[in-house]
Amino acid sequence: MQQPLIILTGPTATGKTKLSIALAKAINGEIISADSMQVYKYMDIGSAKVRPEEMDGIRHYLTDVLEPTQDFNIVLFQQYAKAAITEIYDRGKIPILVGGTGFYIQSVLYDIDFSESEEDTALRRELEALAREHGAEYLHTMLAECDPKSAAAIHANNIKRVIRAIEFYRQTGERISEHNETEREKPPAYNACYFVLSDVRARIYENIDKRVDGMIEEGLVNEVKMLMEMGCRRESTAMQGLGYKEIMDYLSGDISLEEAVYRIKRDTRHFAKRQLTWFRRERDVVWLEKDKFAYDDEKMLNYMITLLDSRAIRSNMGSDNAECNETEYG
RNA sequence: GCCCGGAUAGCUCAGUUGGUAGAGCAGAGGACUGAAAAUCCUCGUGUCACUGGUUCGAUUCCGGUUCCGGGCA
Repeated sequence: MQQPLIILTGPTATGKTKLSIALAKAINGEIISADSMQVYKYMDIGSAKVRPEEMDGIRHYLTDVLEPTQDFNIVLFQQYAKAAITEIYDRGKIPILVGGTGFYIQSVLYDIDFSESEEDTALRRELEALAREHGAEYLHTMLAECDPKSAAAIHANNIKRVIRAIEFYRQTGERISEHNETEREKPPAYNACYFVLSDVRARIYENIDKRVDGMIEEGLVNEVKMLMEMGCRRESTAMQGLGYKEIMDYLSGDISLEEAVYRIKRDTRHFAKRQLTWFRRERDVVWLEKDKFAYDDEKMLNYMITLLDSRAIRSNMGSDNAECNETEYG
């Protein structure tokens, strides 16, 4: 029997944080953040990070673990997440992977193999320069020569992905298209339940607008100012985050605050849409449409727990004892 | 009240030397396997304000009306 893993994701600003804590309390779980921005320290407001007082005693992993000047990527995430999962099992609890970064979730759920090739910054720079000088088509033709399948699948303008495919071939002598094919066929590595929390589109967008206004009120501008003083640059991985790059542009005088806020809202809406596209494509997901539960958190939580029990996600854990102890002697 | 501009896709506007029209943004759909809050792809019919006239034919020219700017009183 595979180990249990609960996934709770969904587009931004739907209420994952709150629901995840309620779920963790109900089933003796602990939370691993699957979020590319909440890993960073000091990025609290703009990443909508869980507040300590919200956690309600539930342990959170993979938030506040990196300096904002450090780089982060999916390989690191996967390593950290796997370590956290092991630790949670050791503590007799169930890991709940919570966050909006679909790719990160996939890397854990299917245990995607990233070991064959490393990122090569020098090569990337070189290829970027080639694209700048000779155009995107030039790079794309280079890819077509070593990996025609990838070239057919990746649009020439998607330079980032073209570069990665070339990099993979140069380092391993294999084609990334073939590697991806085999990885894609893998079954889940856990006895998992993949929840996607969602809502009607108009409401998601409304909540995004409200949340962004709230971030400005809470002092997002000062947060970004502080990060800049700490040495974050526009190119830093952490500063690719929504809300950060735009406020940085405002602080360096390129755009007005009004324009920055407009862009954050707009681009966050676009992001939510992309997230939905991702989750629609994932296999075996359980959609939690808030409107279908009449916006009743209790009702939704009960549904989730029933489903988890039916899939035996709780019963094979040592954690059952801990929970019984609590109810019997607590 | 008078004069000058406008009125075209949800928004900002372009255009049609008269043959019913197209960009950007918004919006929608999709891709994604070591940057993923990143990166990239696809999707544009709307009483061309209303109403008369000229014309084979008007969104386009002419008159009037309404509304919105700006100016003069």
